[in-house]
Amino acid sequence: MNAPKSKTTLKAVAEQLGLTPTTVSRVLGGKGDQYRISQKTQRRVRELAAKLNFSPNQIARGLRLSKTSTIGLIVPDISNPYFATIAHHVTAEARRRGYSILLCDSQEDTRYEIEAIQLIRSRNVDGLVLCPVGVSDEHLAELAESDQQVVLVDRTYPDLAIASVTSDNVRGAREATEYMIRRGHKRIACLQGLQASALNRDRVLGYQEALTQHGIPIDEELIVGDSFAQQSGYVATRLLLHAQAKFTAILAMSNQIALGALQAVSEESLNIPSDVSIIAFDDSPYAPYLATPMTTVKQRNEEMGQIAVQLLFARSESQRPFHGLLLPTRLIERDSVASIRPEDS
Amino acid sequence: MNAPKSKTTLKAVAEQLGLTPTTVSRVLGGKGDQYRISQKTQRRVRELAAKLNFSPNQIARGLRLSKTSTIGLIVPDISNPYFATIAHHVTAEARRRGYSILLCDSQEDTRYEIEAIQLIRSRNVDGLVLCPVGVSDEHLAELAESDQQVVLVDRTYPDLAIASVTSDNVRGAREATEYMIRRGHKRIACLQGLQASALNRDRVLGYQEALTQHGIPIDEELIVGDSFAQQSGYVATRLLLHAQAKFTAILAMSNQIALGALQAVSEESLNIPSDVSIIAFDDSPYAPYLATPMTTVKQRNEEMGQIAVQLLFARSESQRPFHGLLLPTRLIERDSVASIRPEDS
DNA sequence: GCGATTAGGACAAACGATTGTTCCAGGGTA
DNA sequence: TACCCTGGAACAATCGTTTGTCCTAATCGC
Repeated sequence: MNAPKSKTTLKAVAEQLGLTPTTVSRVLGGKGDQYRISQKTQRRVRELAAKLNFSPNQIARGLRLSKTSTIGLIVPDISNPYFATIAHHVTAEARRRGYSILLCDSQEDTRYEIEAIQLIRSRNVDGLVLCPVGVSDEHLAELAESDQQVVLVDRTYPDLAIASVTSDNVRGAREATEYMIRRGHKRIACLQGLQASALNRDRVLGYQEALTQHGIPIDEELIVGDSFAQQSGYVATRLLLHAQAKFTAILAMSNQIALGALQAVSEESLNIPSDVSIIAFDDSPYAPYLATPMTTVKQRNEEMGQIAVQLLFARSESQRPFHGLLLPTRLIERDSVASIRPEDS
Repeated sequence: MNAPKSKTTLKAVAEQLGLTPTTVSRVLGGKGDQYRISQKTQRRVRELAAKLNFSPNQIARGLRLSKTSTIGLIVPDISNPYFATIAHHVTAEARRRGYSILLCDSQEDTRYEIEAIQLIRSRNVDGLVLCPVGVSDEHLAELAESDQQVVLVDRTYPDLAIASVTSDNVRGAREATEYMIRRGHKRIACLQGLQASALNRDRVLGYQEALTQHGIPIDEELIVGDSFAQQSGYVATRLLLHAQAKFTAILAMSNQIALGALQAVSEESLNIPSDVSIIAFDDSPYAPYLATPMTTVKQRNEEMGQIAVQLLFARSESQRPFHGLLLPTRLIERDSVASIRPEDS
């Protein structure tokens, strides 16, 4: 019932008390004593403000202070659990600090990403957490040169002076690949994501490093796919299954790709891991309950969101750009990788 | 390189041209002809604006127009795929109309939800899409009486004059229950969500209706749990398995609850569906690939997000409050429900 | 040649909050 | 009495846009 038809303004409160907005603002801003507003007046102001359920218009406040207490968040696809988890922790950490989140979903499209950046900047956000789509980086170079506070999450651009927090993708992929190699796999297919992205390059690099290190030749025909989406994993796996190239294992570079692979494997009535082994990037709450519980490379995406916001504040408080924070991954061992006899490979 | 250190303002553009902000504003606002600004001037303005990469300060604009082109979105948990999907479609539909999203995650806590509503309102959003936690509704009554445009998603409050879009939960639950009954199940456990919520009441009601309609007595001991979270499903299932009450099937009222049930069943080394059958609300991309592909009640949550935004605009354009839009659910039949002999029940 | 249009923009207020400065009255001091 | 100080609060500018109104030439009609 206290919800007013038209929002209470500072002026309205002041008029009802026979004061000016100045005085009311100072009292509510906690500067009453500093400006020698009498205790009696302060009490009256606070009481009426509470009664009218007054809360200052953040738009006007933002204009005056050029500070909006808002953080922009751009993700390629908020319905992807991976990004949703990051978003969850970004919002939580932001709220803890009294900040709100302006969310944009770039729909995995760089054009929308550029649009979103402009949109968000024209709203004068105090900081920006960006999970780039990862195809092009010209717009990011512009961003780096601007005065906008930015932290990149999930994908990093070594050439740009932008703070970032990502998984140690090279190592994650290498460990997963080595795990398979130790179990006797030599023909390991790599279902990669967007080829242009640094994220993908790192994971593929880790994969290749592991192979090379164990004296296994890299077969380009086993490196397939070109998107982090389910569709890509599906198509790549089906093509692979019908191609000459034989393989005993799959390393899927994202949860969605893994889902696509699962779909293809299931349609071909193959069995995991007896027919084909698999490890996927990104853990999922469903992973333990799959037909074959899936071994995964778990990223610390909860922390990523949180850390991203922390970096934003670290940067804005002291001018200490903190570059490329790398988070370790963890291999969660389940049952989707078979041990095979060396001669099988 | 056009990214300015300090944002270009309307005044700056005007000064460089020897004009006033008025003129520049009118030209860029498309009202040049209407106010008889010469074509030459209009061209000059547009050229410089483009060159300086000018875009109006949305904060100032919002203040002047008392319209922020922003929609508030409050969800209980953005990392839950169900809400993440809704959010995805809300943002997409909003973007299509030139609106941005201010996101809040209430963390399934009514206190945070109330905070979020205040926060969002103090930012003068033009509309609010709210997925309520569902415990209390006093704050929603206040909201209903205010001039704030609101659409409720996922949970509805029949007593309140607020537009909403939800699944036909009664029918969804009834159909799922009937499906099990047709397969010979009579002792069906109901893993409910938050008891206080209308959402849960509806689903439980549908469950009970189906039983009653088929002459099966309702056993209160089979209706367990009190949260939509995984933990609740887990605990409820374990307790149920160790209790006297025998049952052959489970109806889980959310994806998270189902996950908890899966966990419990797995820990008890039981088999789905031979030991226990299960149907879960909310479909998941993983559902087909589970140890036993799971039969689910699929909600049209993609459309929910989209429709929510559409309702918001329908309401704000013509004063036609559209009440309680109900979306049908669909039973996706997989393998998690066994047909049992009547005497087993 | 004189008033009336018209073209082309400028002026100034307003949105709501914040803040550096100023104003006023009363009390104490010299 | 003249002066200063201090408590208490008001004044007014400002953030960047938008918009109703007003101003000033030049042009037109007759």
